[in-house]
Amino acid sequence: MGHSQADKALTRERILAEASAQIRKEGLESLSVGRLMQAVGLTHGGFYGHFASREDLVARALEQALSDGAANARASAAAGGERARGFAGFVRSYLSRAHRDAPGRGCAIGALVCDVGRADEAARALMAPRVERYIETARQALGDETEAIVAVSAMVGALALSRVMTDPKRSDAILRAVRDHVIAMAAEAKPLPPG
Amino acid sequence: MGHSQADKALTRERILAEASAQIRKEGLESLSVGRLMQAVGLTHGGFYGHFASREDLVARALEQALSDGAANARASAAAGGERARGFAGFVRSYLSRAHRDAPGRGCAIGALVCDVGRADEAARALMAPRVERYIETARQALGDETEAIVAVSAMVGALALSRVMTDPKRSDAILRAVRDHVIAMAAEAKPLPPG
DNA sequence: TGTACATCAGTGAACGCGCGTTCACTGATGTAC
DNA sequence: TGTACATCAGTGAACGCGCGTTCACTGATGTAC
Repeated sequence: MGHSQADKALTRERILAEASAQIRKEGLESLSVGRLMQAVGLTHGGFYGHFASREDLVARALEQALSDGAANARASAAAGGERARGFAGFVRSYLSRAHRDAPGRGCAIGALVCDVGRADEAARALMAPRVERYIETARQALGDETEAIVAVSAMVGALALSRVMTDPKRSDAILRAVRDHVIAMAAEAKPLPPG
Repeated sequence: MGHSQADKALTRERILAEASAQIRKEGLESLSVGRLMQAVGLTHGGFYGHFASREDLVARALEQALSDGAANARASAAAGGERARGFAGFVRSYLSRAHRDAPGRGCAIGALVCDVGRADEAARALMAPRVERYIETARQALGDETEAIVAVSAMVGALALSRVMTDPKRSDAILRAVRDHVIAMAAEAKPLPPG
Protein backbone atom coordinates (compact mmCIF):
# COMPACT_ATOMS: atom_id res chain seq x y z
CA MET A 1 0.00 0.00 0.00
CA GLY A 2 1.14 3.49 -0.82
CA HIS A 3 1.83 6.45 1.44
CA SER A 4 0.77 9.38 -0.69
CA GLN A 5 -1.94 11.82 0.33
CA ALA A 6 -4.14 10.37 -2.43
CA ASP A 7 -3.77 6.88 -0.94
CA LYS A 8 -4.76 8.16 2.48
CA ALA A 9 -7.81 9.96 1.10
CA LEU A 10 -8.80 6.73 -0.61
CA THR A 11 -8.54 4.81 2.64
CA ARG A 12 -10.68 7.42 4.37
CA GLU A 13 -13.28 6.99 1.64
CA ARG A 14 -13.26 3.22 2.11
CA ILE A 15 -13.74 3.66 5.88
CA LEU A 16 -16.60 6.12 5.34
CA ALA A 17 -18.30 3.94 2.73
CA GLU A 18 -18.30 1.01 5.14
CA ALA A 19 -19.44 3.20 8.08
CA SER A 20 -22.20 4.68 5.94
CA ALA A 21 -23.51 1.19 5.16
CA GLN A 22 -23.11 -0.03 8.74
CA ILE A 23 -25.12 2.79 10.33
CA ARG A 24 -27.95 2.28 7.84
CA LYS A 25 -27.98 -1.45 8.59
CA GLU A 26 -27.39 -1.34 12.37
CA GLY A 27 -28.12 2.19 13.57
CA LEU A 28 -25.95 5.05 14.82
CA GLU A 29 -25.34 3.52 18.27
CA SER A 30 -24.11 0.18 16.96
CA LEU A 31 -21.17 1.63 15.05
CA SER A 32 -17.91 0.40 16.64
CA VAL A 33 -14.45 1.71 15.75
CA GLY A 34 -12.81 -1.71 16.11
CA ARG A 35 -15.35 -3.64 14.06
CA LEU A 36 -15.48 -0.92 11.41
CA MET A 37 -11.69 -0.92 10.85
CA GLN A 38 -11.65 -4.72 10.78
CA ALA A 39 -14.39 -4.69 8.12
CA VAL A 40 -12.22 -2.39 6.01
CA GLY A 41 -9.19 -4.67 6.52
CA LEU A 42 -7.21 -2.34 8.79
CA THR A 43 -6.33 -2.26 12.49
CA HIS A 44 -8.10 0.02 14.96
CA GLY A 45 -5.01 2.15 15.71
CA GLY A 46 -4.99 3.75 12.26
CA PHE A 47 -8.49 5.11 12.77
CA TYR A 48 -7.31 8.26 14.55
CA GLY A 49 -5.23 9.27 11.58
CA HIS A 50 -8.52 9.77 9.74
CA PHE A 51 -11.03 10.91 12.39
CA ALA A 52 -10.85 12.90 15.62
CA SER A 53 -13.12 10.56 17.56
CA ARG A 54 -15.98 8.08 17.23
CA GLU A 55 -18.37 11.01 17.55
CA ASP A 56 -16.71 12.73 14.59
CA LEU A 57 -16.92 9.49 12.58
CA VAL A 58 -20.65 9.11 13.28
CA ALA A 59 -21.33 12.63 12.02
CA ARG A 60 -19.24 12.11 8.86
CA ALA A 61 -20.81 8.68 8.28
CA LEU A 62 -24.29 10.17 8.58
CA GLU A 63 -23.39 12.83 5.97
CA GLN A 64 -22.03 10.09 3.75
CA ALA A 65 -25.12 7.90 4.22
CA LEU A 66 -27.41 10.80 3.37
CA SER A 67 -25.44 11.51 0.18
CA ASP A 68 -25.16 7.82 -0.77
CA GLY A 69 -28.90 7.34 -0.31
CA ALA A 70 -29.76 10.38 -2.39
CA ALA A 71 -27.26 9.42 -5.10
CA ASN A 72 -28.63 5.87 -5.28
CA ALA A 73 -32.16 7.21 -5.56
CA ARG A 74 -31.16 9.45 -8.46
CA ALA A 75 -29.30 6.59 -10.15
CA SER A 76 -32.24 4.19 -9.78
CA ALA A 77 -34.71 6.73 -11.11
CA ALA A 78 -32.45 7.54 -14.06
CA ALA A 79 -31.72 3.93 -15.02
CA GLY A 80 -34.21 1.26 -16.20
CA GLY A 81 -36.98 1.56 -18.83
CA GLU A 82 -39.14 4.62 -19.53
CA ARG A 83 -41.65 3.78 -16.82
CA ALA A 84 -38.88 3.83 -14.20
CA ARG A 85 -38.05 7.49 -14.87
CA GLY A 86 -39.39 10.68 -13.33
CA PHE A 87 -41.13 11.05 -10.00
CA ALA A 88 -43.23 7.90 -10.42
CA GLY A 89 -40.04 5.95 -11.11
CA PHE A 90 -38.48 7.38 -8.00
CA VAL A 91 -41.51 6.38 -5.90
CA ARG A 92 -41.50 2.88 -7.41
CA SER A 93 -37.84 2.32 -6.58
CA TYR A 94 -38.15 3.92 -3.13
CA LEU A 95 -41.03 1.64 -2.18
CA SER A 96 -39.58 -1.50 -3.77
CA ARG A 97 -38.77 -4.77 -2.05
CA ALA A 98 -35.16 -4.31 -3.20
CA HIS A 99 -34.90 -1.04 -1.28
CA ARG A 100 -36.63 -2.49 1.78
CA ASP A 101 -34.28 -5.47 1.84
CA ALA A 102 -31.03 -3.54 1.37
CA PRO A 103 -31.05 -0.77 3.98
CA GLY A 104 -27.24 -0.54 3.87
CA ARG A 105 -27.43 0.79 0.31
CA GLY A 106 -30.72 2.66 0.69
CA CYS A 107 -32.17 5.94 1.90
CA ALA A 108 -30.57 7.12 5.14
CA ILE A 109 -33.69 9.06 6.09
CA GLY A 110 -35.84 5.94 6.02
CA ALA A 111 -33.20 3.91 7.86
CA LEU A 112 -32.31 6.48 10.53
CA VAL A 113 -35.23 8.91 11.13
CA CYS A 114 -35.79 7.59 14.65
CA ASP A 115 -32.10 7.52 15.55
CA VAL A 116 -31.53 11.06 14.34
CA GLY A 117 -34.80 12.29 15.85
CA ARG A 118 -33.41 11.57 19.31
CA ALA A 119 -29.82 12.62 18.51
CA ASP A 120 -28.24 16.00 19.30
CA GLU A 121 -28.94 19.11 17.24
CA ALA A 122 -25.75 18.62 15.18
CA ALA A 123 -26.97 15.29 13.79
CA ARG A 124 -30.48 16.62 13.21
CA ALA A 125 -29.01 19.61 11.37
CA LEU A 126 -27.37 17.17 8.94
CA MET A 127 -30.59 15.33 8.09
CA ALA A 128 -33.11 18.19 8.19
CA PRO A 129 -32.00 19.87 4.91
CA ARG A 130 -32.14 16.46 3.19
CA VAL A 131 -35.74 16.12 4.30
CA GLU A 132 -36.43 19.61 2.96
CA ARG A 133 -34.87 18.75 -0.40
CA TYR A 134 -36.92 15.57 -0.55
CA ILE A 135 -40.11 17.54 0.16
CA GLU A 136 -39.13 20.05 -2.55
CA THR A 137 -38.67 17.23 -5.08
CA ALA A 138 -42.12 15.91 -4.22
CA ARG A 139 -43.60 19.43 -4.38
CA GLN A 140 -42.32 19.84 -7.93
CA ALA A 141 -44.11 16.64 -8.92
CA LEU A 142 -47.27 17.20 -6.91
CA GLY A 143 -47.62 20.97 -7.25
CA ASP A 144 -48.45 21.56 -3.60
CA GLU A 145 -46.29 21.59 -0.48
CA THR A 146 -48.90 20.07 1.83
CA GLU A 147 -49.35 17.13 -0.53
CA ALA A 148 -45.57 16.86 -0.84
CA ILE A 149 -45.18 16.61 2.94
CA VAL A 150 -47.89 13.94 3.07
CA ALA A 151 -46.19 11.97 0.28
CA VAL A 152 -42.73 12.16 1.88
CA SER A 153 -44.08 11.25 5.34
CA ALA A 154 -46.01 8.31 3.91
CA MET A 155 -43.02 7.05 1.91
CA VAL A 156 -40.58 7.28 4.82
CA GLY A 157 -43.14 5.75 7.18
CA ALA A 158 -44.03 2.94 4.76
CA LEU A 159 -40.40 1.99 4.15
CA ALA A 160 -39.70 1.86 7.91
CA LEU A 161 -42.93 -0.01 8.70
CA SER A 162 -42.37 -2.51 5.87
CA ARG A 163 -39.09 -3.48 7.57
CA VAL A 164 -40.94 -4.24 10.81
CA MET A 165 -43.62 -6.57 9.42
CA THR A 166 -42.79 -10.24 9.90
CA ASP A 167 -45.36 -11.40 7.32
CA PRO A 168 -43.82 -10.71 3.88
CA LYS A 169 -47.28 -10.30 2.32
CA ARG A 170 -48.26 -7.57 4.77
CA SER A 171 -44.87 -5.90 4.33
CA ASP A 172 -45.42 -5.90 0.55
CA ALA A 173 -48.97 -4.60 1.04
CA ILE A 174 -47.68 -1.53 2.89
CA LEU A 175 -45.17 -0.73 0.13
CA ARG A 176 -47.81 -1.27 -2.59
CA ALA A 177 -50.54 0.81 -0.92
CA VAL A 178 -48.36 3.88 -0.45
CA ARG A 179 -46.67 3.48 -3.84
CA ASP A 180 -50.01 3.42 -5.67
CA HIS A 181 -51.42 6.28 -3.60
CA VAL A 182 -48.45 8.60 -4.16
CA ILE A 183 -48.27 7.80 -7.89
CA ALA A 184 -51.98 8.56 -8.13
CA MET A 185 -51.41 11.88 -6.34
CA ALA A 186 -48.75 12.74 -8.93
CA ALA A 187 -51.03 11.76 -11.82
CA GLU A 188 -53.78 14.07 -10.53
CA ALA A 189 -51.39 16.98 -9.89
CA LYS A 190 -51.65 20.23 -11.87
CA PRO A 191 -49.16 20.19 -14.75
CA LEU A 192 -47.31 23.41 -13.86
CA PRO A 193 -46.69 23.88 -10.11
CA PRO A 194 -46.24 27.39 -8.63
CA GLY A 195 -42.91 28.79 -7.34
CA MET B 1 -39.83 -1.82 51.73
CA GLY B 2 -41.81 -5.00 51.90
CA HIS B 3 -40.88 -8.51 50.86
CA SER B 4 -44.19 -9.89 49.69
CA GLN B 5 -44.78 -11.14 46.16
CA ALA B 6 -47.02 -8.12 45.58
CA ASP B 7 -44.16 -5.79 46.51
CA LYS B 8 -41.83 -7.56 44.12
CA ALA B 9 -44.36 -7.36 41.30
CA LEU B 10 -44.71 -3.65 41.99
CA THR B 11 -40.95 -3.16 41.77
CA ARG B 12 -40.90 -5.04 38.47
CA GLU B 13 -43.61 -2.73 37.17
CA ARG B 14 -41.60 0.32 38.23
CA ILE B 15 -38.52 -1.04 36.43
CA LEU B 16 -40.54 -1.78 33.29
CA ALA B 17 -42.25 1.62 33.33
CA GLU B 18 -38.87 3.35 33.46
CA ALA B 19 -37.39 1.04 30.80
CA SER B 20 -40.40 1.61 28.58
CA ALA B 21 -39.87 5.38 28.77
CA GLN B 22 -36.09 5.12 28.33
CA ILE B 23 -36.22 3.05 25.13
CA ARG B 24 -38.74 5.45 23.59
CA LYS B 25 -36.51 8.40 24.49
CA GLU B 26 -33.09 6.89 23.75
CA GLY B 27 -33.61 3.80 21.59
CA LEU B 28 -33.31 0.06 22.20
CA GLU B 29 -29.50 0.01 22.11
CA SER B 30 -29.04 2.76 24.70
CA LEU B 31 -30.83 0.89 27.47
CA SER B 32 -28.30 0.07 30.24
CA VAL B 33 -29.05 -2.23 33.18
CA GLY B 34 -27.01 -0.12 35.62
CA ARG B 35 -28.47 3.25 34.62
CA LEU B 36 -31.98 1.84 34.54
CA MET B 37 -31.81 0.43 38.09
CA GLN B 38 -30.26 3.66 39.34
CA ALA B 39 -33.13 5.64 37.78
CA VAL B 40 -35.59 3.42 39.67
CA GLY B 41 -33.63 3.93 42.91
CA LEU B 42 -32.24 0.39 43.19
CA THR B 43 -28.82 -1.21 42.72
CA HIS B 44 -27.90 -3.19 39.63
CA GLY B 45 -27.58 -6.54 41.45
CA GLY B 46 -31.30 -6.78 42.10
CA PHE B 47 -32.05 -6.65 38.38
CA TYR B 48 -31.58 -10.39 37.85
CA GLY B 49 -34.29 -11.18 40.37
CA HIS B 50 -36.71 -9.64 37.87
CA PHE B 51 -35.29 -10.40 34.42
CA ALA B 52 -33.21 -13.19 32.89
CA SER B 53 -30.91 -10.87 30.98
CA ARG B 54 -30.67 -7.47 29.34
CA GLU B 55 -32.03 -9.06 26.16
CA ASP B 56 -35.10 -10.28 28.07
CA LEU B 57 -35.56 -6.80 29.56
CA VAL B 58 -35.45 -5.13 26.14
CA ALA B 59 -38.17 -7.45 24.85
CA ARG B 60 -40.38 -6.87 27.92
CA ALA B 61 -39.74 -3.11 27.79
CA LEU B 62 -40.72 -3.04 24.12
CA GLU B 63 -43.99 -4.84 24.91
CA GLN B 64 -44.60 -2.37 27.73
CA ALA B 65 -43.80 0.63 25.53
CA LEU B 66 -46.18 -0.62 22.84
CA SER B 67 -48.98 -1.03 25.42
CA ASP B 68 -48.23 2.30 27.13
CA GLY B 69 -48.28 4.12 23.82
CA ALA B 70 -51.56 2.56 22.75
CA ALA B 71 -53.14 3.20 26.18
CA ASN B 72 -52.04 6.84 26.13
CA ALA B 73 -53.46 7.27 22.65
CA ARG B 74 -56.82 5.86 23.78
CA ALA B 75 -56.80 8.06 26.89
CA SER B 76 -55.96 11.21 24.91
CA ALA B 77 -58.66 10.51 22.35
CA ALA B 78 -61.23 9.81 25.09
CA ALA B 79 -60.43 12.91 27.19
CA GLY B 80 -60.81 16.59 26.17
CA GLY B 81 -63.74 18.31 24.45
CA GLU B 82 -66.04 16.79 21.81
CA ARG B 83 -63.75 17.72 18.95
CA ALA B 84 -60.95 15.68 20.54
CA ARG B 85 -62.93 12.44 20.35
CA GLY B 86 -63.13 9.81 17.65
CA PHE B 87 -60.63 9.15 14.89
CA ALA B 88 -60.08 12.83 14.16
CA GLY B 89 -59.31 13.38 17.85
CA PHE B 90 -56.84 10.53 17.76
CA VAL B 91 -55.11 11.97 14.70
CA ARG B 92 -54.97 15.43 16.31
CA SER B 93 -53.37 14.12 19.47
CA TYR B 94 -51.01 11.80 17.56
CA LEU B 95 -49.72 14.64 15.40
CA SER B 96 -49.57 17.21 18.20
CA ARG B 97 -46.52 19.12 19.41
CA ALA B 98 -47.09 17.58 22.85
CA HIS B 99 -46.70 14.08 21.42
CA ARG B 100 -43.68 15.04 19.34
CA ASP B 101 -41.96 16.61 22.36
CA ALA B 102 -42.62 13.74 24.81
CA PRO B 103 -41.44 10.57 23.06
CA GLY B 104 -40.96 8.84 26.41
CA ARG B 105 -44.72 8.90 26.97
CA GLY B 106 -45.74 8.56 23.32
CA CYS B 107 -46.31 5.99 20.61
CA ALA B 108 -43.64 3.29 20.60
CA ILE B 109 -44.14 2.62 16.90
CA GLY B 110 -43.29 6.21 16.00
CA ALA B 111 -40.34 6.25 18.39
CA LEU B 112 -38.87 2.86 17.49
CA VAL B 113 -39.86 1.82 13.94
CA CYS B 114 -36.30 2.06 12.70
CA ASP B 115 -34.80 0.30 15.72
CA VAL B 116 -37.27 -2.58 15.49
CA GLY B 117 -37.02 -2.73 11.70
CA ARG B 118 -33.39 -3.79 12.04
CA ALA B 119 -33.90 -5.94 15.16
CA ASP B 120 -34.32 -9.72 15.24
CA GLU B 121 -37.58 -11.44 14.32
CA ALA B 122 -38.64 -11.71 18.00
CA ALA B 123 -38.71 -7.92 18.41
CA ARG B 124 -40.40 -7.39 15.05
CA ALA B 125 -43.03 -9.98 16.01
CA LEU B 126 -43.89 -7.81 19.03
CA MET B 127 -44.44 -4.64 17.02
CA ALA B 128 -46.01 -6.05 13.84
CA PRO B 129 -49.43 -6.91 15.38
CA ARG B 130 -49.58 -3.40 16.88
CA VAL B 131 -49.07 -1.96 13.42
CA GLU B 132 -51.86 -4.22 12.14
CA ARG B 133 -54.22 -3.07 14.89
CA TYR B 134 -53.36 0.53 14.13
CA ILE B 135 -54.13 -0.03 10.43
CA GLU B 136 -57.41 -1.71 11.39
CA THR B 137 -58.42 1.30 13.52
CA ALA B 138 -57.71 3.59 10.59
CA ARG B 139 -59.58 1.26 8.21
CA GLN B 140 -62.69 1.50 10.37
CA ALA B 141 -62.56 5.29 10.12
CA LEU B 142 -61.53 5.50 6.46
CA GLY B 143 -63.51 2.55 5.07
CA ASP B 144 -60.64 1.23 2.97
CA GLU B 145 -57.48 -0.68 3.86
CA THR B 146 -55.26 0.96 1.26
CA GLU B 147 -56.21 4.39 2.55
CA ALA B 148 -55.71 3.16 6.11
CA ILE B 149 -52.17 2.01 5.31
CA VAL B 150 -51.40 5.36 3.70
CA ALA B 151 -52.77 7.21 6.74
CA VAL B 152 -50.82 5.11 9.24
CA SER B 153 -47.60 5.35 7.20
CA ALA B 154 -47.97 9.11 6.88
CA MET B 155 -48.70 9.56 10.60
CA VAL B 156 -45.76 7.43 11.74
CA GLY B 157 -43.48 9.06 9.17
CA ALA B 158 -44.62 12.58 10.06
CA LEU B 159 -44.12 12.06 13.79
CA ALA B 160 -40.59 10.70 13.24
CA LEU B 161 -39.67 13.39 10.69
CA SER B 162 -41.04 16.18 12.91
CA ARG B 163 -38.54 15.10 15.58
CA VAL B 164 -35.67 15.49 13.11
CA MET B 165 -36.41 19.03 11.92
CA THR B 166 -34.29 21.66 13.66
CA ASP B 167 -36.56 24.53 12.58
CA PRO B 168 -39.65 24.40 14.85
CA LYS B 169 -41.82 25.99 12.16
CA ARG B 170 -40.94 23.30 9.64
CA SER B 171 -41.45 20.60 12.25
CA ASP B 172 -44.91 22.01 12.99
CA ALA B 173 -45.65 22.25 9.27
CA ILE B 174 -45.06 18.52 8.84
CA LEU B 175 -47.41 17.65 11.70
CA ARG B 176 -50.07 20.07 10.42
CA ALA B 177 -49.93 18.92 6.79
CA VAL B 178 -50.41 15.25 7.60
CA ARG B 179 -52.96 15.94 10.35
CA ASP B 180 -55.17 17.98 7.98
CA HIS B 181 -54.76 15.48 5.16
CA VAL B 182 -55.72 12.44 7.25
CA ILE B 183 -58.66 14.22 8.89
CA ALA B 184 -59.87 15.21 5.40
CA MET B 185 -59.55 11.58 4.28
CA ALA B 186 -61.75 10.56 7.23
CA ALA B 187 -64.34 13.25 6.44
CA GLU B 188 -64.63 12.03 2.83
CA ALA B 189 -64.86 8.36 3.84
CA LYS B 190 -68.01 6.30 3.21
CA PRO B 191 -70.08 6.18 6.41
CA LEU B 192 -70.30 2.39 6.73
CA PRO B 193 -67.08 0.56 5.89
CA PRO B 194 -67.15 -3.08 4.71
CA GLY B 195 -66.32 -5.96 7.15
C1' DT C 1 -49.43 -11.27 72.56
C1' DG C 2 -44.52 -12.22 72.33
C1' DT C 3 -40.42 -14.75 70.73
C1' DA C 4 -37.56 -17.59 67.24
C1' DC C 5 -36.94 -18.69 62.80
C1' DA C 6 -37.26 -19.05 57.62
C1' DT C 7 -37.79 -16.44 53.54
C1' DC C 8 -36.18 -13.73 50.00
C1' DA C 9 -35.98 -8.73 47.74
C1' DG C 10 -32.45 -6.06 47.37
C1' DT C 11 -27.10 -5.00 48.23
C1' DG C 12 -22.53 -4.27 46.61
C1' DA C 13 -17.95 -6.31 45.60
C1' DA C 14 -16.02 -8.80 41.98
C1' DC C 15 -15.54 -10.99 37.27
C1' DG C 16 -14.32 -10.90 32.23
C1' DC C 17 -15.05 -8.34 28.19
C1' DG C 18 -15.19 -5.01 24.54
C1' DC C 19 -15.18 -0.33 24.08
C1' DG C 20 -12.73 4.30 22.65
C1' DT C 21 -8.36 6.17 22.79
C1' DT C 22 -3.09 6.71 23.02
C1' DC C 23 1.46 6.03 21.49
C1' DA C 24 6.07 4.11 20.45
C1' DC C 25 6.98 1.49 16.47
C1' DT C 26 7.73 -0.22 11.51
C1' DG C 27 8.50 -0.41 6.98
C1' DA C 28 7.13 1.04 2.27
C1' DT C 29 7.32 5.14 -0.36
C1' DG C 30 8.96 9.70 -2.20
C1' DT C 31 12.92 12.80 -2.30
C1' DA C 32 17.82 14.55 -2.32
C1' DC C 33 22.18 13.90 -3.90
C1' DT D 1 21.04 5.27 -12.33
C1' DG D 2 22.12 4.12 -7.55
C1' DT D 3 22.37 5.11 -2.55
C1' DA D 4 20.94 7.46 1.99
C1' DC D 5 17.53 9.59 4.31
C1' DA D 6 12.99 11.67 5.76
C1' DT D 7 8.16 10.99 5.80
C1' DC D 8 4.13 9.15 7.54
C1' DA D 9 0.03 5.56 6.87
C1' DG D 10 -0.82 1.92 9.30
C1' DT D 11 0.46 -1.52 13.42
C1' DG D 12 -0.50 -3.54 17.78
C1' DA D 13 0.29 -3.42 22.84
C1' DA D 14 -1.54 -0.96 26.53
C1' DC D 15 -4.71 2.21 29.19
C1' DG D 16 -9.02 3.24 31.90
C1' DC D 17 -13.83 2.66 31.78
C1' DG D 18 -18.51 1.06 31.79
C1' DC D 19 -20.87 -2.78 30.45
C1' DG D 20 -23.67 -7.31 31.63
C1' DT D 21 -23.55 -10.77 34.88
C1' DT D 22 -22.64 -13.55 39.31
C1' DC D 23 -22.89 -14.39 44.07
C1' DA D 24 -22.21 -14.39 49.12
C1' DC D 25 -24.49 -11.27 52.06
C1' DT D 26 -28.07 -8.56 54.90
C1' DG D 27 -31.88 -7.28 57.12
C1' DA D 28 -36.93 -6.43 56.96
C1' DT D 29 -40.98 -9.12 56.65
C1' DG D 30 -44.25 -13.12 57.19
C1' DT D 31 -44.98 -17.39 59.72
C1' DA D 32 -44.90 -20.93 63.50
C1' DC D 33 -45.31 -21.75 68.10
